[in-house]
Amino acid sequence: MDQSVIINNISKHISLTKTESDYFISLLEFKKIKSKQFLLKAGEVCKHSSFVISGCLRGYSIDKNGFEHILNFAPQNWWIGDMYSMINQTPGNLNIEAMVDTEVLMLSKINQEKLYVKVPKFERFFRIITEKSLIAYQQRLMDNLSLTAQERYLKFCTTYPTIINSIPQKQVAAYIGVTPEFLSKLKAKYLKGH
Amino acid sequence: MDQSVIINNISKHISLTKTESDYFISLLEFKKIKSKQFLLKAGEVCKHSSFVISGCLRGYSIDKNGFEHILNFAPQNWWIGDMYSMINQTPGNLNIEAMVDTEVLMLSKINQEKLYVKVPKFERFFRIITEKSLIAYQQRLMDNLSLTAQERYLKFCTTYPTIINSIPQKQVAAYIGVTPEFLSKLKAKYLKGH
DNA sequence: CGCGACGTTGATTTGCCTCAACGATTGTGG
DNA sequence: CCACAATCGTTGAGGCAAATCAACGTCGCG
Repeated sequence: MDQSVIINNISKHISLTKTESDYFISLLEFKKIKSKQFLLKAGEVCKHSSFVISGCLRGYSIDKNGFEHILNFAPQNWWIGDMYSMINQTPGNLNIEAMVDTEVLMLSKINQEKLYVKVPKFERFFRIITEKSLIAYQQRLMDNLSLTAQERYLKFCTTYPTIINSIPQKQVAAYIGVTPEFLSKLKAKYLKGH
Repeated sequence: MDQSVIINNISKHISLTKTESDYFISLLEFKKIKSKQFLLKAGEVCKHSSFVISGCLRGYSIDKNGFEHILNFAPQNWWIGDMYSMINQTPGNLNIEAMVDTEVLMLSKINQEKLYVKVPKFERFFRIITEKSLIAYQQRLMDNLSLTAQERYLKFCTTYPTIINSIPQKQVAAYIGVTPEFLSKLKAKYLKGH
């Protein structure tokens, strides 16, 4: 297993000495998740942030009518976790599930706090990626308020060209906020209009 | 003008020495904004994070059909800014406008970076409030995907009981994502059903 | 092979929008 | 302090985007 992936990723935002990166790596836990297995289930308390080494995860919750809504995808080099549950250390309602066989490096909340104390630079790192994540959610929220389903679908295609063809269409629907049937019709109509 | 408000607020998350808080305060710029005046306009580059001392701001953007969509409200003790524009130092599409006469303390991006260098604890502070903000947007996004307009309205009432009665109803509509007319009808129907 | 998950298509319904008209409220200048 | 305009909230008629429900074909996988 190759930890250089995660170090390269972090090095884009902060610079680490060998000692620091070794220490960081010593806090991580490696885990393999088979396709359709769960990293976290609704009702559990989230105790880890996870960095995807290979494969892809999805975070979703299930509403009172039994419908899934996808909060986020985590392909290679992305962090994922249930932030709400993590911060409050209280049960969340997010499911995190592997879409294909996936490998992650997990950083426990406890180790994360240790890390902040010992290498404060990591406060900076997580601040920066949290800010970027925040921007993405703000953007997506505004898109949901102002765009039609058609527009949101097209935007999804251009924003995530790599994953659009590797996931079931019904999960795209659960992400952009329409029923699978309607997305199917959208595509049909769009193709007709060339 | 009383800076203790902002220091009290920050002290909830990190502890500061007198020297540190004095330094922090020295980086702030005080500003009064009259009702309906702008702190930031779409197309401008956002150069400050602003902390509301008194009054209330709203952040919104205007879609291609001319409709306003409210991203956030910033009552007393809240931070506001155009995170997208701030991070990228590129023009944003957010308007930040005073809903009533408002007083803010502004921290410029430049001073914020200085602050991080001189008092790294502030990385922690902003990481924490960014995380909380992220959680709120995630929650709101999922609500928009899974709740009806009626439910979103009721949730808004319970989540923001203080501001619900102090703002025009059309702005509530622009926040929860319905037209003002429809919100009016929702309320009428709900009152009938007791 | 046969089952179950997925995608498609059609008929129907519904939640929400559009447009228009009309009071109520606010605020502003004379 | 009043008159007027502007903004806001309400109500109704009609329309459209998207959901619902159901049927059916297809594909990947055990």
